[in-house]
Amino acid sequence: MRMTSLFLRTLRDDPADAEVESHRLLVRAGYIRRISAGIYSWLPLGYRVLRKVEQIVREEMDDAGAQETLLPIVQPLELWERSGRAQAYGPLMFKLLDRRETAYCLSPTAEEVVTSLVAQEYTSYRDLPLNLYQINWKYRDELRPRFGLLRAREFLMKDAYSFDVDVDAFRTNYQLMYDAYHRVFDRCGLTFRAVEADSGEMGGSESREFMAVAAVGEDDFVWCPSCEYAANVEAARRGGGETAPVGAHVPALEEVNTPDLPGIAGVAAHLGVEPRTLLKSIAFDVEGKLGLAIVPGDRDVNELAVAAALRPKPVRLYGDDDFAAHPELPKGYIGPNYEGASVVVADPGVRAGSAWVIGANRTDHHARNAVVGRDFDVDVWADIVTVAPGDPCPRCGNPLAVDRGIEVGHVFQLGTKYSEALDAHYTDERGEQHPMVMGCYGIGVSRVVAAVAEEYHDEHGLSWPAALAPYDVHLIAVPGRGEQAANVVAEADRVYASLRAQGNDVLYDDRDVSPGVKFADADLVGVPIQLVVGAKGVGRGVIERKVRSTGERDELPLAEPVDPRSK
RNA sequence: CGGGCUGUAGCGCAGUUCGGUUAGCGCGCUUGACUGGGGGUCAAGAGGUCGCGGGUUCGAAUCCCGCCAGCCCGACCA
Repeated sequence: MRMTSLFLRTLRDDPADAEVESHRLLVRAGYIRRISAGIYSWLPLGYRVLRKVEQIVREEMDDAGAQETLLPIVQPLELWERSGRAQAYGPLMFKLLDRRETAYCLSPTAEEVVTSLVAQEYTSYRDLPLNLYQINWKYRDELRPRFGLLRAREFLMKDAYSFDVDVDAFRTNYQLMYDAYHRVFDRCGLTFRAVEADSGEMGGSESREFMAVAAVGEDDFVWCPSCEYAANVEAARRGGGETAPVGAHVPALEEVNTPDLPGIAGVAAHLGVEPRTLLKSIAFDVEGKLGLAIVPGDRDVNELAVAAALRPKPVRLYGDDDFAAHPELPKGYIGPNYEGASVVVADPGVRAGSAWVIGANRTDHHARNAVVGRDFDVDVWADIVTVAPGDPCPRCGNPLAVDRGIEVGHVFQLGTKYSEALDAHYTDERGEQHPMVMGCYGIGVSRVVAAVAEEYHDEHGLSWPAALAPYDVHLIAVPGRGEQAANVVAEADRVYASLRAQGNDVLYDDRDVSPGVKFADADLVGVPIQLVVGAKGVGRGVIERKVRSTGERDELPLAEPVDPRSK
């Protein structure tokens, strides 16, 4: 492609609304443009990269036995009501009405559509297993779209859905996908970890998130430097055994005035003690009644762990509405001995301490010297703190590390939730009906583009891995002004044709601009190999080569054929 | 949805406090000359519903009201 005709305008200034590198550089280098909050146009360069990712995903899905389909983006809301998800997904959905006022939504995902499709076609155990996928635009009206492509409202996603006769058969499909995902992200050049994710009501351990390691990620995950353990913080648990109560004699509970100090840090500072000597009491709704979760003041409560501890009772953290509905609750000053609590769940860390500072159950007051079993009781002991760096690994006991990641993929078991709701049943050998066991597998294709840009850039611009680069080679003509100029252009044209004849995708900077502009743009755009046909080199019969990622420069003979990748 | 900030040329911004003639600057764009190996120099240009609507006023980018959009923080750690 000749840059004189490429639809590209690079920007010298950073866009004002970009706060992460991938967003900043993809806009500056002319890959994407914002059209609305979380909605982007893909310019020619960007679209080429997107299609590279798409193709890698497609190849690996096909290899793993999945079949590509294309499902509708506009979906009847009625289908979502049948699955019961219209409510659950509710505000996240873009909704629309047709001329007859029938409600539709723009697909945020496609379980309903694909399940009802399969239900219509397949009815026998002989038909299974089956794995269908599509690469298609998804729409989620995010609370807060941000970080460019990383949290967009319109995004390209590969979603696959497997159908099996039972859980054992499902595991085979699942494993194929799991392995394929590793290959996809390896080929994209991402540094990633497959981490255990919360599998919620579904149970089982067949749920993994693929996290591209990145400081700008929105998810924390823990991993063990000593073994293979890795998990989203929501799903992570600490290792370590029971902690014995500390038997020291503690003076009686004593109330203290802590005016206008509803926070742990403020109370600790006011009393001149460490936050870890306080107890946090977090209010939950447990089947319509108040439940309390108790952890040391320097730790956070893991809501999902609380839910797991009290399962099957439904558990929901109190929000502003709940507190508004219960004005009698001394928010910020609740202690573990609060009378209205129907159940108290505490972390073992609470047993390891004594003489806690707790909320005194009335506004502006705390109490010191609280002791488990004397001043308050615990109904359920469970690991409910959010895992923090240095906590023992649940597998090997060594200290865990915590990193941030961008969730680029997710594989998990759906069970029979959708097959039952949408009548995807099959008949077995004995003529009995069973719901199909499903799995679903997502890859954020457009998000991968951003994640790779996050990992592959420097102060001069993007620097794509070869597999994703919009072009293989960036050819730059630097003809100068002398008598040789026409000859240099002719040589550059010839090299351009030759490179293309060898099957290279070539971006050819044939513009009449100063060399500095060309070099700066080449670094910004980030094609892996830059070749310069210039007045200097042509005179000596050479082409200059620069490797974008390392900055290494060398020279190649101008004689045909030019091999841009030669050692 | 709550709090804060911001909307002025394609992009990045000044001007708004304290209303006043023709609304500026840099980049980018056009034309010309020079330059020609890391965003070069000079000159001349084009490009604006000052987010939208209403109001106050002799006069509004500037003040007031309403709306819209964007960004940041928060929306579970009490």
